[in-house]
Formats: sequence, C-alpha cells, structure tokens
Amino acid sequence: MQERYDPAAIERSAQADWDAQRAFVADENAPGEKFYCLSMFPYPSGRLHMGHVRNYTIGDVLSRFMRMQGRNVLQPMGWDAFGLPAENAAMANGVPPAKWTRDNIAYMKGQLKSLGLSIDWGRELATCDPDYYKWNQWLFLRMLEQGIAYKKTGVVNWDPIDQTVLANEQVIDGRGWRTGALVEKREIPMYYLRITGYAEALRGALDELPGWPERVRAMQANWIGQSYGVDVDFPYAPDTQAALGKDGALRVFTTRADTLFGVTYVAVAAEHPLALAAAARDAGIAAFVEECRRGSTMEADLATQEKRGLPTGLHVRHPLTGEPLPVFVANYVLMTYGEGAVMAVPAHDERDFEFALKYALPVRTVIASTRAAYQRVAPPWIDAYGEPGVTVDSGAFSGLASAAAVEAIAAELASRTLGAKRVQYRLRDWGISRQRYWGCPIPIIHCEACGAVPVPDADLPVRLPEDLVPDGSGNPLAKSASFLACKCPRCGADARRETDTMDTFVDSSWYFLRFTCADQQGSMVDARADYWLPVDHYIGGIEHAILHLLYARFWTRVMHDLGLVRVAEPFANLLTQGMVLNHIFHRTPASGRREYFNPLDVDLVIDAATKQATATLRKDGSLVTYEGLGTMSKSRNNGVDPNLITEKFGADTARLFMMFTAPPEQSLEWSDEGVQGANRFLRRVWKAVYDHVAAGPAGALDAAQLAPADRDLRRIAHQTLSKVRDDIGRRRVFNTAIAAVMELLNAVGRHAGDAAPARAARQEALEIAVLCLGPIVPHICHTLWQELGQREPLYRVRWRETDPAALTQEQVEIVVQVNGKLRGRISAAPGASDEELRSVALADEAVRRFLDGKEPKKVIVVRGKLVNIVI
RNA sequence: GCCGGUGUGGCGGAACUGGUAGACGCAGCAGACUCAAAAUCUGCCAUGGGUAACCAUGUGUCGGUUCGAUUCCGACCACCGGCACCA
Repeated sequence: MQERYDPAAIERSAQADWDAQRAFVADENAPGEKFYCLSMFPYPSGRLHMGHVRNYTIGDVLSRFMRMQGRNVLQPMGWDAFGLPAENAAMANGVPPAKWTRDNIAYMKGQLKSLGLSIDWGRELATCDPDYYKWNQWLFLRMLEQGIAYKKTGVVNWDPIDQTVLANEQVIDGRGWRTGALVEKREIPMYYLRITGYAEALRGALDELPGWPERVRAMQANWIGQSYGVDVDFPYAPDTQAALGKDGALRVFTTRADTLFGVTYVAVAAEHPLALAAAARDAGIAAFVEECRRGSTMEADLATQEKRGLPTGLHVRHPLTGEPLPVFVANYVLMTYGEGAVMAVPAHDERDFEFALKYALPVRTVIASTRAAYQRVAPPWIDAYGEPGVTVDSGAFSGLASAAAVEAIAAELASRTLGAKRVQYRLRDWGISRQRYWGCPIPIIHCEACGAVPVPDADLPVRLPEDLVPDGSGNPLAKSASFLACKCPRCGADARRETDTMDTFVDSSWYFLRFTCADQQGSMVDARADYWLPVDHYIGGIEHAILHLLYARFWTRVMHDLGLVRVAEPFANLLTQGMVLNHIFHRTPASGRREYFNPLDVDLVIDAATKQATATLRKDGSLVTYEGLGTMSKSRNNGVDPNLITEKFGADTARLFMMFTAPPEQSLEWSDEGVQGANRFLRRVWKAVYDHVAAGPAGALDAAQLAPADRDLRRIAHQTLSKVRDDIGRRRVFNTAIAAVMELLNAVGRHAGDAAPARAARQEALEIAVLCLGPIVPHICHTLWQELGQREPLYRVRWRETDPAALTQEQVEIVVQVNGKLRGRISAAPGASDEELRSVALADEAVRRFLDGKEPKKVIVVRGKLVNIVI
C-alpha cells in the first residue's frame, strides 16, 4: 500500500473500475426494493457551481447508502436545456443557443463525472432534444382536447425600442435592461393551463405527503390559497347603468360577508370594465388607469406601493339596504384575483381602512369585539379591528357571531339571487406562452380560414430550428420564413406557424418520468415509469419550493388522469437543500457602476472585539467594501469554481467539505480553511489504514479475548455504525454522521497494543470507518476497502449489522442536579432502579454540600440519565 | 407588503422525544519534531471572578409554562428564501 494519499490517482482508478463494471446501471429487473433517487437537473449555464456540487453530492450519498441497504437504486441525470441565458449568450457572442447549450452540456458532464457520482448515464436526456420535447407538444395537444389548455389574453412587459417582450428579471426599475426604455404592459393572446381546476386536489394531497418538509407544504398551501367566502352582487345604480348602457351588477368576492353592513364604497382594479367605462368619460380617470397599467406586474411591487385610488363618479347599490355606494378605481385591487373588485369595509379591513382615511371615506363599525378590545373603530388601526366578533348595526343580522352572520347573510343574498357561497383560490392558471426562441415550440398553426389549428400528432415534433441567433429585437422564429411557412392541417391552405414557445417549467414538469424510459420512441412514458415512480427522494434548492414543485405535481396529475402513469404524486420525499454562500466585496467608483471582486482576490480581517471588517484587494492593498455573506452568483462575482477544489484536493475532499460543514437544509458558508480541514481528515484516514496494514494482516476477532481498551474501541465502532445508519437513513443528515466517524478515528488513534486481539479490534474499527464513509467519499474508501483485505468491491458491499454485545457497558454516568443545576456525577449499573439512583445521588459528597442539610421536597429520576433533587 | 425559514463560543456547527449547552471541525495559543519552515503529533481554548478546587453568568431581545427550556407558548428585533416571464 502506498504511504501517501494521492487523490488524483485514486479517483481516476476508482472511476475506471466503476465504469468497467457498469456499476451504476439501473435495472428494473434487479432484486431489491426500488429506490429512485433524484437531484434536480441543472440548467447548462457553462460550468458547475457549488450549489450543484452540494445538490448532487447529497443525492449520491443517499444513492450509495441505499445500495448498501440492498435497495435497487436509480440515480439519473439530465439537462434543463431551454431558457433565457442561452439567448443572452447568443446576443453577447453571436453563437447559436443550440451550440452554446450543447457545448456547455459536454463540459459540465465532464465535471459531474469527475465528482464520482453513481449515476446511470444511459438515461441522460436534454430537454432541447426533439425526442424529449415532442412529448411536451403531444401532451399539450391532449390538454387542448380536454380543455385543460386554453387561450386567453395575458399581460407582458414590452420594450418599445427593442420591440420585444421582456422577462421580469430583464426589467430593472421599470426600464428595459438593454435599452433603458420605460417598459410598457401589453395584452397579448397566450395559452394557459387550467391548474386552478386541480387546486383542490393539489391542496388536499399535501396532507398525504409526510415525506415533505412542513415548510414547503405550508408554502404550497398558502400559494394555492383556498378561502371560503361569498360572491356578492351590487346592482348598478342608474348612473352606472347609463354609463354601461345596460343593467347589471358588480360582483365582488368576500370572505367577510358578516361585515356587509359596514361597506362604505367598492373598489375595482384598473383593468375592470367599470374602470374602463369611467375612463372613457373622464380624462383624469383615464390617466390614472393608464398609470396603473404601466406599473410593475410583480406582486411584491404591487403590495408595497402606496395605496391610491380615484372615485369613478359611478355608483352601485348595497344588495340588502339599497344604499348607493361610490365605486373607486384602486391600485391595490388585483384583476387576477376573485372578480377584480372588492367591497370595502374600512372598519374591519386594514387596506380599506388606510384607503378610507386617505380619501376621507366613512368608517362604519359593524363588528363588536368579543374580548372588548375596542368599542368603536377609530385611528390608528389595531389588529383587533380585523378579527371576527359579533355583528352590530347590521339590521336584522345584528347580534350574530361572525361565522353565523356569514351563513345568514349568504342565505339572504341567495334568496334574492344577489349572492352565493363559493370557494376561491389564490392560485392562477399557468400561462405557458413565451415570446422567445430557445424553447419548445407550441404546436399550433394559424390559418386565415380555420383559426388556430392544432398540429396533427403525426407531424410531431414541431422542430425548433437550431441555427438561429437572437439579437434582442424580438423572437427570431417570427422572422424565419422556413419555420413560419406551413399548410393548414384542416383546409390545406397556406398558413403560419405559432412562434411562441413554452415556459421552461413545462420541460422540468415531467423529466423525472422520462428518465425511467428515456429510450422509448413510441410513447411519452411506458410501464417502467410505474415501476420507478414515485421518486423516493427528490433533492433540490429551497428556491423551487413553490413553482417547479407545484407545476410538476400538476403535470403528473394530468398524466395520471389521462391514464399515462399510475402515480398522482411524483415525489414521495423531498429534501430542500440550503444555498451555498460566500463573502461579497464590491467597490462603487465615482463613474457609478458597482464593481464586484472575487473573494479569492481579497483579504478579509474581522476584528474580534469591534466586529469591524476590513477588506483589502490582494494585488494592491486598496480597500473594498465588505457586503457580508450572500448566495454565490455570477452577478456578485463570489462563486468558487469546483474545478479549483477538485484539481487541488480531489473530489472526495469537495464532497466531504460539502457534507460536513452544515446540515443539508441549512445554507452553507464557503470556507477555504474548511476545505483544507476536510482534506486533512482524509489524509488521517489514509494514514490510519496505512499504519495498520503496514504491520501485516490482523487475525480474526474473538470477543472473549479482548482487553478492556479493545472492548471500548469495539463499542465505539459499533455505536458509530448505528449512528451513521440512523443519521443518513432516517434523519437525512450527514454532518453528524461524519463527526461520529471522526470520533471513531480519534479512538483508533488512541488505541494501542500489538497483541492479536488488539489488532483485530483495530481492523474491525477501520473496516467500519471505511464502510461508514463509503457513501460520502467513495473514491478513497474504494481503495482503502481493498487495502484492508476485502475482496468484494465496496460499491457492492452490504451495510454491516451492529453487534448488540459490543454495545454493553458495565457502568454508566448519571448526572445529579440540585434544583435543576448540575452539581455532581455518579456511576451506576445501566439497569439501576430509581430507588438505587436516588439513594446514591443523595449520598454523593458534592450533592450533600448543596443540600445544606435540608430535606429534599421532591426527587426526579430519569433512568440511565439524571437525578434532580428539588429542595 | 404577504408567505416560509433562520438566529448557540473568534468561526461552521452539535445537543434527535423538555433532561450534562458547546460533540466534531476551523481558527488561535503553547509545546514536541526540524538548522529553519511546511507537514505531522500532544495539550489548552464560552465569558467574568479565583493560584486552584470551584462559583456566577450564558443559546438574538423581553416575558411566560415547568422540578428542569437551545427545545414548548406569547410579543418583539435582525437576517435569508419565494411572490407567478431567472432557473
């Protein structure tokens, strides 16, 4: 055995062994219960980043661990290959997105391979392959037939100079990122998927996902946002009838029908028909409506902006009292939620209260607090105003508890056909049309005579031409004569192809199904999907907790309902890993644009006393501003290239650092010293095995022959075995598992003696250490396992059973507290009774000092752990 | 703004079911080896007081429940993730 740990050579040879043995090819017919372990596939941005390394290491540790538990494991990998960055790169370099993407995939695949991941590469797929996206199109057509996909108008960001649609991230402070032009909103026709039809199913099934983190389930439930309420119709007053030229009613949705008698005005969104009718008559309103339409589409902006509105001059009548109520246009009413109109109850809703105060509208108290938190609503706002209570000043409905009042008022409205109870969801339908080139074409043909005609299945896939180069001025597909030209499938006339492509969330909504049968040409999925699904463990960033995971759940349900797959829920267990952080340094020169510096080029000193940070540039010692820790990102230039680490220390060191430094769900702070520490530990493991092996083979272990020190080592080794299995297998934490093996190795270092039983105990302890580390640092363990004289390669070895006899102890330490404070320690047999523990504790010298001769009032004994004496 | 999360030594973190706060590692300090340095090994390492034994304080802040709270409850503060066209 070599004395020096040489990661480059070891990793090369271990990977060659695994390749030669086809060690990780998944087989549906292999023995063992299946285990589908999936990490979120990467966007091929060019190079792997540390978030990927963390994600894929977690998945690989689980995969390798589960193989050792006898499971039949599938761990696939692919590429989320469509998306905006490829178009941006094309604009910057003139390279077609297809070439850029495929080059990136080739490079990143090499990087992934060098990490030693136990992936079945035979199932690799890229979402930009026609073999893959053909089935996006095929399922879209099925959804169209089912009415799940439909067309309506939607709002987009429009850059008037580049004549192009912008993504939200391309809008900076209301201006286009390239042109600086003020962004406009435009309404254009788009395809939507009716995810709202699945809202109840998606929400209800969250309760049946115990393997998901509570916080993700909560986030999804809130996103779907189920609320029970009442639709209320406010009949038009004569002025409104005149303005619209017809009779009718303004419909609002409310969860607080009990406050109906407190309504003092109604508010509508800027896009609401009533607002548009008012705008047509009044230039001031038209200007306000236009201003609201110009603003951001992002919810965060809408929610933080100042609440403003204007009276439309129109009125509606209260459905029960007939009182005329003014109609306002307000920027805080969302056209996309409910009916785009709200009944305003300033006394019992904080937003309405703020608005009414600002515009001097009446505030009418109609709820009495059941805990006497207030008498009459008056500024300033307190949260109690918004709580349910008992109705007052509500005509025939006064004196009812809120819940009862809702029922009674809903019944009354229903009897007058002016309202009905209804369940409302916050969730909106999923708009999938993107006015972009690098995505999956939507399989529609526009015919002058026949309208929008679906492409026949036989003509799928609609291929995306791969030679176009976007230049920022709109979708190049719209200028490609060869792509556009086609015949109408219905009438045969010349027609034009749809140029919108699909949201890339479509691509990632079913890739996990395709991995099970990536070679299937004849159908979207086959029976193998039913064997492997659901994914037993899905691992990915917390940033995907809502959108991707909800869309994937929805898409799978649609496939389920079409009879394509048996499962309805695709992911049985979910692990949401934390972000990888690094220091951020910048400098803002007088000229303006902020410049970021890579942490590699900066020295950071933090004064322990003052906590003052001083950051200087290495090359010239000049000062830069320390911004603190933040997610590694290109824009902040604080990424660490995984290659630098693997080249210097090896993949095992990178893997160990990632797994040891923080538990998987928490964010992980990058630390160069931490990486060196991980490498140091691997060198120690190597040396421990080397020293042992160099002394010649150890004999068989005979428990009866062991000296006390040998038994201690053996106990620690078997405790470690149990702990690591529990940590990885049940708790899904790795840092504590690694810490346990470190302790075992420290114990091996302390253990001495060349007698045969001592050497046998060390052999066993080292075998257990290597076995436990195997899933985490597979290359070094692959080699050390052989050096320890094992014939079966480690990747085929089963986990070892803990020997209960090794765990027994003659004496255990019991902690003694007086009034909850630690005052002494006693030693007792593990099975000692409460009485025995109590009397030994009371007799203890240290404890007696604190008892001060007093009689204990109470003695609490936790067997095997502690005695607490209360005086 | 709304929804979700996090907060423990100089630093990353541990304490799993309410029961010894600080495992394991990093950094630091001291020593051994060395001509020297690196590497390696050994010891120390929450804060304050004390030569020491030991004592007091201490898990973001304030309060509560309990024999006992990092853990449970309430209020607050700071930071992080998501908010529907980044993926």
